[in-house]
Amino acid sequence: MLDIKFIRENKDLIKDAAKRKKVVLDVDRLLSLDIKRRSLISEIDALRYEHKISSEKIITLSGEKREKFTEQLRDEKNNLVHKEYDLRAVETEYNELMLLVPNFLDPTVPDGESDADNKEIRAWGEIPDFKKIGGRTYLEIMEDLDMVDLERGVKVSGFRGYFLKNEAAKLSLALWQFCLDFLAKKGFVPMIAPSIVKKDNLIGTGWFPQAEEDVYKTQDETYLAGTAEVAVMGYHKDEILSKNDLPKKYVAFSPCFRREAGSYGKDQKGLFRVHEFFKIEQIILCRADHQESVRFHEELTANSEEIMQLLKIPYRVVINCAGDLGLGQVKKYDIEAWIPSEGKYRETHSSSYFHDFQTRRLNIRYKDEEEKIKFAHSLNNTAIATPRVLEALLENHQKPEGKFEIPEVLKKYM
RNA sequence: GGAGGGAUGCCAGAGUGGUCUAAUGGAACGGUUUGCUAAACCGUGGGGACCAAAAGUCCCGCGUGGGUUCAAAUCCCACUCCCUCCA
Repeated sequence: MLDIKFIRENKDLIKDAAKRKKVVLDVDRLLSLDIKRRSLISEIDALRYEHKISSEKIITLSGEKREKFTEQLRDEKNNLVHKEYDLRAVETEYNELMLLVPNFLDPTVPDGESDADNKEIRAWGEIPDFKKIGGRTYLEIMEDLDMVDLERGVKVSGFRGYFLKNEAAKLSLALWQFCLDFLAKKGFVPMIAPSIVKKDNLIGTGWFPQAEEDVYKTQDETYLAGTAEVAVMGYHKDEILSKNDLPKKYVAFSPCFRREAGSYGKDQKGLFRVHEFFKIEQIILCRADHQESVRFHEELTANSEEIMQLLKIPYRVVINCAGDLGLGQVKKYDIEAWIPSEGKYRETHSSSYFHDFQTRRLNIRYKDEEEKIKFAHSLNNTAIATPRVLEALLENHQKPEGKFEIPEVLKKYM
């Protein structure tokens, strides 16, 4: 959500952002509703005031005079109710449109249609010769060492189901612990966050209404979140933090659920795209300052890069093009791990900042140095996502003799 | 599963249809005073409309959402959460 005052004054910026992000939105319609809405509010406020004043007079009257005056008050009230009805209709449409207004883009964001147009900004690590290191896909390695059972996974869980077994189970736990420890040492508060969340958190983080079809709904009107970002952002909903509370840094573990609607053809076999996975997510709330957002965005990205480096997985960082950005994201970097069997990089991390887009929807504010109340800024980035990362980890660390070696940093956790 | 009681501002707590413009106390923040600290005194508190802005005026906010009424913290309905007791 953006400030309506900002939208009013930066109409063209919003139109441009909508166009580049491929969002269908009638900005002019929104602005005309805004004008109607405000004029009705003014009118209603004035009518309420008059009505209140006249209502108080009634106490001094009695008998027939009182009857007559009550009649008059009833008419006044009727008029007011009609106006309020009009306002409600205007506001319903206004609110719907407001949820579709995209955040503007950082000037460094390139144009583009999809993830194919994302631009590499740096790469790390030496790309191994796939044939020389063993030439086997992660599924071949895992099946050979009895680390995965996809058939029974599908039997039990349905399409995209899986069981991780033996070393894969241990490896997952080790990765989680390593990442949680690593970020806790950097001052992030470790959390285990709920995956079952109420709708307002999904609207608040900007997942709804846009990505509603990708989220599982329960029979209790709750939802299964696709990331801990949703719950952790909801953690401070409706709060006013003090200036000393910021920045808030959290590292949260949670199971994640995604319907993967609209991706039926993609990655059908394996662990890269599954309905149920586990993720450790970094979340930051900071002061409402662009420079600060940028600084923390780089920091979050650097943290994940450090994790990849310690795991010795070759990767590259791309800056996402406008068409690949969510409604609320001002700028996003993806970290893509090198997948030897596919001979290309694939996304394992996603690092974004939102300015006050999420906090405005979630009503997360703070008092600044001048005791002014402002919406905080928010950011998030993946720390590690399993089982997805296993693909890169196993393939890059395989040995010709059919084994694989785990990175040094994980050894103490296994 | 059943029966009661409750939810008021940052906290405690009064208010059961019309001067509630939500009393009072405490905390916090800002200010005055002060050599410094404490105390004392004054002020402030969330959202919104009008306004270039400030000032100011007004509207909304007593768990949430509806309703009754000229008028609702107060009455009615539904929901959420908390507490007590019974099984």
